[in-house]
Amino acid sequence: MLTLTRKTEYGLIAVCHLAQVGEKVVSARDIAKEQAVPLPLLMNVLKRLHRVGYVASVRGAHGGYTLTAAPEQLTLADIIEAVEGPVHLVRCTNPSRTARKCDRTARCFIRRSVAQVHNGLREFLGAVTIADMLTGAQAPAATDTPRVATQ
Amino acid sequence: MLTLTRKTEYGLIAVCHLAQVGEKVVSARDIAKEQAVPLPLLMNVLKRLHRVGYVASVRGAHGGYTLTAAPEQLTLADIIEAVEGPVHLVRCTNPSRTARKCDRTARCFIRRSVAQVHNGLREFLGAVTIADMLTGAQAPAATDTPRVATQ
DNA sequence: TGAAACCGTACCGTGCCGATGCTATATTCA
DNA sequence: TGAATATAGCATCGGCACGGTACGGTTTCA
Repeated sequence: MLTLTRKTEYGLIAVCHLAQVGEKVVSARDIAKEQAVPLPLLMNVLKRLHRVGYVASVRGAHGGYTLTAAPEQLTLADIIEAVEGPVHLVRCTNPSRTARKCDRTARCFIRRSVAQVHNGLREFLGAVTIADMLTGAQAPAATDTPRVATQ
Repeated sequence: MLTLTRKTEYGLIAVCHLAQVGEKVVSARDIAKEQAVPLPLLMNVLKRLHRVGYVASVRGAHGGYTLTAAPEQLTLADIIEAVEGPVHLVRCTNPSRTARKCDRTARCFIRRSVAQVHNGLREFLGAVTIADMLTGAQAPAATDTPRVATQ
C-alpha cells in the first residue's frame, strides 16, 4: 500500500540522529530516549543497519553506534533496502524465491510499463540522501518539494 | 512496504484493457478471461473504479464497463487512490481518523523531510498516465525511466 | 420468464508487521 | 575478578490488513 514500515521510520530516525551528532558514539538507549522511539524496536533496526555496514557498533559499557557512511552518500533507498529488504512495486519485479506467484507474467501486457515505474521509484528514493533529510529537517520553511520530471 | 496491492494491479490491468479497446463495452468476465485475472477480485476493483467515475457501467445482458476518463488524463495516482485509498508514505501524512498513532509527531525532526519525500512520491505517481502505460506496454524498448530532481 | 451481468455487503483465512523476550558475547569500571 | 552496560542473534506471539469467497439483489435483454 505504498507505505514505509515503522522499521524504516525508526531506521531513518536513528541514521539521521547519528548523522547529526557526528562521530560521537551514541547508545541505542540514548537515541530511543531522545527521539521517543521504542528501544527494543530501535535495537532491532540498528542491528540490521550494522549488518549491512551503514553503522559501526561499539560493544560494552559506554558503547553504542556511529554512522560509518557519509550522509551525502547514504540514501533513503539504502535505508529501506537494509531494513525491510528490496523494494518491489509489484510481485513481478521480485526475481527471488517464492514470490513467483504471478502466473500472468508471460501474458501481462502491463509488466513492462510497471517495471519502468518501478525503476523510476527506485531512482526517486535513491536521489534522497540523509544529508537532504537533515537540511530539510532543520530549515523551518524548507524550499519546495522534490520535483519529478517524467521524461 | 512500498508495494502496490493486488487490487491496484488488477485495477491497472482493467483500466489499461478498457483504454485499449476504446469505446466498446467489455464485461468483467471478458477482461478476467483475456487478462487471466480472478473474476471476483476484478469485479470488486471495477466497482470501486465505477464509484469514483473512472469507468461507466452498463447493466444487464451484454453489459459491461467502459472507460470514461481520457487515458492521457487518468494517472497512476488516480487508480491507486481510487482502489486502495489515499497514499501515505508514513502514518504522519495521514490526517484522518484513527491513524494518529504516532505520538512523536510534535518532536519528530524528520517529519518535514518525510513530508517532502511524500509529496515527491505523489507527484511521481501523478505524472504517470494510463496512456504512458499503454505506449510503454507496446513499445519494446521504451525511452528511459522518469527522472527525479531533488531540489 | 429466465439468463446474463452488474451491484452491494459481509465474511473469513493467511501472511506479514509490530512487538517482546531470552540468551550469548564483549567491554568498561570498581 | 565480578558487576554493570551494551550489542548480537534468534525465537515467539498477537493483531490487522490484504487476498479471496459467498450470497443476495437489481437491471436488462432474448
